[in-house]
Formats: sequence, structure tokens, C-alpha cells
Amino acid sequence: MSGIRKRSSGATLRDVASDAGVSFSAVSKALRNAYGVSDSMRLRVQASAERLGYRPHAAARGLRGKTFTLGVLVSDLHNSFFSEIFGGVSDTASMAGYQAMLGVGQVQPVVENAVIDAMIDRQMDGLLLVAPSMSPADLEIVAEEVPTVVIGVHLPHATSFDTVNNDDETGARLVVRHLQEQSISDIAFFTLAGLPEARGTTLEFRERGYRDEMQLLGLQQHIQVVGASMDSGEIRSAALRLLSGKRRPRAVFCWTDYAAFEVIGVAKELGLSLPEDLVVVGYDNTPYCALPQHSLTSIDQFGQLLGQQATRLLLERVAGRTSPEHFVVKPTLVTRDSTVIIKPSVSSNL
Amino acid sequence: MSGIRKRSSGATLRDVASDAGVSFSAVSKALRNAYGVSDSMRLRVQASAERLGYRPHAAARGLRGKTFTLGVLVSDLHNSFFSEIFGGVSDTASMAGYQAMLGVGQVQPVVENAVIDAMIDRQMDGLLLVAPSMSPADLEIVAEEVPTVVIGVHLPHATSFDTVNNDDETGARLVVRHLQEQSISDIAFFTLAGLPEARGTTLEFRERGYRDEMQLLGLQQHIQVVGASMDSGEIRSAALRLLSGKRRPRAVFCWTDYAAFEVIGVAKELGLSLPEDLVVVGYDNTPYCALPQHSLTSIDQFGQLLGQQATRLLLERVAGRTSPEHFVVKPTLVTRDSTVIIKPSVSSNL
DNA sequence: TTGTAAGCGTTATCAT
DNA sequence: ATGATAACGCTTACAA
Repeated sequence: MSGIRKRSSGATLRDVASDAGVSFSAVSKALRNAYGVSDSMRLRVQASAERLGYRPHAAARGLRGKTFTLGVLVSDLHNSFFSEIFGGVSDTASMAGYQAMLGVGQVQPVVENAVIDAMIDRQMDGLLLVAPSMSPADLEIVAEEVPTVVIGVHLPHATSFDTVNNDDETGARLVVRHLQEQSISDIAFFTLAGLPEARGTTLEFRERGYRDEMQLLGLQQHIQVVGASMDSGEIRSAALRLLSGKRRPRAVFCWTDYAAFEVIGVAKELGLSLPEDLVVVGYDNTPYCALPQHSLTSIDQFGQLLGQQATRLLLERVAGRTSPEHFVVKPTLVTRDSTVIIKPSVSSNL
Repeated sequence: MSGIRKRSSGATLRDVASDAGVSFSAVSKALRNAYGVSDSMRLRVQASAERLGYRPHAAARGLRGKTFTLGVLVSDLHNSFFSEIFGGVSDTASMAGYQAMLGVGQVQPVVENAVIDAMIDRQMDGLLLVAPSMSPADLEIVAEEVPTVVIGVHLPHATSFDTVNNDDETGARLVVRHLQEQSISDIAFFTLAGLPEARGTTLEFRERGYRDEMQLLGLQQHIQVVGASMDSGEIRSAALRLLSGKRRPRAVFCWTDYAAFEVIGVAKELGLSLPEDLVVVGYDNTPYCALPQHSLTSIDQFGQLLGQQATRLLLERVAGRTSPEHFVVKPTLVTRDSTVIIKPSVSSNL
């Protein structure tokens, strides 16, 4: 019932070998199903290994071969969208006999680099960078040293690493179109400001999708983009400025769910009623969206799928692929009360 | 500006040695500030190492000495309380030259064990287990093999590992007392159900604190404990049962903030107004509590501090301490509108 | 103070 | 098909 293998025994290849009565190099091969071992020997070796509770020593392994460890770098643990991604990563990795280890690079690029270095030093077989804030040039440098897949940066022409993304442009367009169908035209875009000027970020693409679709629908005069840093206080004051200014929009499309929640909060404090006075939309479709007090329309970008796909690609690179692959998943609009103006007659009170 | 060290050079101790014109073992010692190296040699070696971009090979190091890696096991990335803890861990670890790596054991104890095994196999110097769901006996087994600190399980008599906790009993008492001061006596406790029967969990202590304080204040006839699993749907249906039943409490004290948000959602759907009809309290004081649409009174258990302290203890164990230490931090009640009945005359509309 | 040498537990190459 | 042997890059006695 315990499940924990008491493994202080610390059996090594040699112990298994002497127990099975064969050479230790034979054990190495047998255990890895390498070429050139008879079935009878494999069976005997496996039995011994089992009995002695043998476990390969990862450090020793890393010295010659692989460590079977993938490093995952995320910039912000608080965003539960990242947790979703990691779920997909972890599953896919462990099914292939790999272990995913998470390192956190707290937005500051310095820390980000330090974590990447640490992962490379620890001989991780591959790196999965989730929404890194470093420049494409730096990404190339990293990818030169170790198999790399990047999630959340649009660099479809990168050759030394793969990318996995949701189609942020389409996501943004879906939002604008949906709102326009609700007869809303005055739509503002609330984005993250003050990033280390990065190229190809998801935010850049969301903004482009927003602008393009507004243009396409003839709403260009309503285009309005405001920004705030990640800090909760800054988000609030930017939202307050936007909502109490003279050009208050009818709808605010936020770059991430959490910002949307802050906007909703500010709106309530200002005495605005939702969705009659103001409509809010988020991005990521995190679990909090479904809470009735939010009921927030959001874009689902299938984090788990992103994580799975990225891991699959990474394992391919670890296995030797060098040609680049760029995977894009179509996001989906999840409509909730926050954007449904004409409510059914029997309505619950939001 | 790039910050990324291009290190494909792959310089080893030998390279540094020949560059500095000394033996490679001298380099090893000089770089680790070991005993028996002259200042002149140390300087020369450091200069060479710097110039060649030397970085120690963690796997090779792990074979003889330490890996300077700490493994952190968390059961649920989604709880942003855990992110807070990891922030403290990461900082403290890196200041001591260690790197913290996160592994996720998705509640299922099987996965939890697998992750721990993976961390031990990778020769991590110490393990930090955050709210593990395994039995105390299994914890002992793990701690026997590797320096271990446990956060979020009350086992003050454990000898083979250290524990770091907030005082859950006090936390719960604070809540009950606070509510009673608001003239509320009918207080229910909403807890997590269906765990693999664990001993010493935070929940056990919160419930005890709740029961004891209710008793102490003469409110024992109002004691009511309901449970639900981690699943969002289950939480909702349990909350619905509680709030629409004939014994609807005046206040619900929830084991974690997210559950409180679900309770608030159900309450709104039922047409209850907060805080007049129902008062809700959470635990963890996650960022979402401060949102005006929640304004949730909660218990702050200082996750970052917990993480820092746990890491400090772990590093001590790694350094050789074997005597157990058990650190407990006093939690604090953060009062917000969700429990303030008599509001100031100029009130914002929650 | 400095250098030499023996492992650490693997993988991979080469004989047998 | 099997087994000896040489790395891998480092730490740590021990010798000079």
C-alpha cells in the first residue's frame, strides 16, 4: 500500500550483474533493450533488477547519455493557464519515460537566463520555454545548445527551434466579431505594457487581430488601445482611467482573464452594471471565468493541448529532428453572460 | 545586452587548467574555495574560468558531490497559494547557489511517488514537499533517503524531517471569533472531502480549530461541517445543497479561497445577497480575494515566508543537520467587505 | 601549497 | 550474443 520503494539499497548495475551472474555491461544493454541481448538474458537481468530495486542513476547517465529530463520555463506561476499547459507537458513526457521539471523565471529576463543556464548545466535533454520574454536572438542562442520548443511566441520562420501557439490573431478577431454581432461597436483593447520590447509576442498578435477586424467591420474610429503592467494596482488604475474617462468604451477586451476581473471590479465600484453599461471579455478561459459572479466570455486556447503538442515536438527534437515545425491551434470563443445582452426571459440575476 | 552566455564552448576543468597553467584538480579546489589554494592561484584560475566561460557540469558533479538542486513537489499548481510559496523557495535557494525545480504530483499519490522517485534519481540534494497527500510513514521513508522538509502537514513529532506550517488551528479560531464579533453564530465549515485518509493535514487542524472555538464561544449547536472534493462541479453541488437546504447557515467558512468563490457564485444564483443574507470567508488570501466582486475576508498564511523558512531549513539539513525543527507561523485575518455587516454610510455597491 | 590518482555509475566501442 | 574496457567531468583522499 505504501507505494514508496525503499531504495536506499542503492543497487547499481554491478550489483544487478553479479546477482544475475552476467557482466555489468550486459545488464546495461538488457535494461535499455539495446541490440544484442538474448531473451533469456534479458529476462534474468530484469528479474534481478526488479528484486534488487535497481534504479538507474540519473547523474551517471547524464555523464554519458541522456538524463530523461525536460526543463520547462514559465514566467508566471500565478496564471493558471500555465498550469494547464504544464499538465499536458507532464503527461506526455512521463508517457515517454521523461520527467518534466519546472523552473520559474520571474519575468525579469536576468532570472530567466539564469534558470535556462541552470537547466542546461543539469544536462536536461530538452527545454520548453513558455512565453519567454527574451529576444528571438537569445532564443536562437539557447536553441543552438539544446533542443528547444517555444510556446507563446510567434516566430514562424525560426529554424533552430519549434514553436507552438494558439492563433492569437484569430482569437482577437473572434472577440470583435462576436461583440459586433451583439451590436456593440465601441470596443477597447486592454493590453500589457512595459514589456522588454519583444517581437512576435502573443499580445502583439492579439492587438493586430483586434485592429484588423475593427477595420474590416468599419469600426476603425472606435479603435482604442490602453496598457498596464502586470501589477494589480497598475491594472486597476489604468482600468479606472479608461472607465471614468470621457471616452468610456462600450466593451473592453482584455489580454488575459485576470485583467478582465480587475476591470469588472472597477466597473462595479463605479456603479456600472454589467453587461448593460459595459461588456468585458477575457483571454485564456481560466476556471475563474465560469464563476457566476464573473461569467466571463473568454477565448479558450486549449492549454493542455498546447502542452502536449509542444512536448511531442520537443521529444522529436531530442530524438534528432532538426527541421523546424510550427504548430498553431485555433482558439475558441466561450460565450458567457458577460457579453450576452439579450438575455432569455427567465434569467438568473448576475 | 543579450545576457545569455554562449557556452557551447563546453569548457571543462581541464581546459581551464591548461589555460591557467595549473593542474585540473587545483582548478576544482580554487573554484569551490576549498582549503589549500593560494590567492594568486585562485585569481589566475578564476580569470581563466571567466574567459573560457567555464560552467561546472552538474551531472558530473552529482556523481561525486552535490547537484545544488532542490526538488519541490506540489500537488496542485492551480492554487496560487503554492505559487507564492515557490516564490519564497526560489529566492532563498538561488541566494545560496541552489536551483529549485518544481515537480507536480497531480493529487494522485501514485504520481506523487513517481515524482519523488524521479527527484531522488536525479540526485537532488534536498526535497521540499508541499502539502503532500502521502502518509506520514511514507514521508519517513522518503526522508530517510534524502534531506526533506514538509510544508502543510502537522507532524510536530517527526524526527527525520522538518515541517513548516501556518497555525491552522489558530487561523480557524480567528475566523470564528471574528464572525462572532459580527454577531454571527450560525457558522458552517466547508472542507475538502475524499482525501486518501491522511493524518495531520492542515484541513484536520482547521476543522479542529473551528470546532473548538465554536464550543468555546458556546456555539456548539451550530457546528456544521460539509465536504466536497477538489472538483469544481462537486464544490458547486455541495454548496448548493448547503445553501438551499433547510439548515442554511448564516456564514460559511471555506477551506480555501477558490471554494469560497464558488460558494459566493452559488449564493448569487440563489438570489441571496452578501453579506446581508450570507457571509463567506476563505483561506489563503490569494490575489482574487481583493477583487471588489469578491472582497473576500480570508486568512493570510504568508506563503512566501513559509517558502523561505522551509528552504532555509532544507539547506541546513543538506549541510548536515539531523535534529528536527518544526516551524509554525501565525496566520492573520484579513477583513474585507464579505464579512463586514455594518457598512459605512457611504457604501459602494458590492 | 600544489599535483596525482582513484573512483562515482553509466554508455558505447571493441574484442571475443 | 556477451564481456572487457575506455571514456564522461567532477570530487576527494593522498602524495609530493
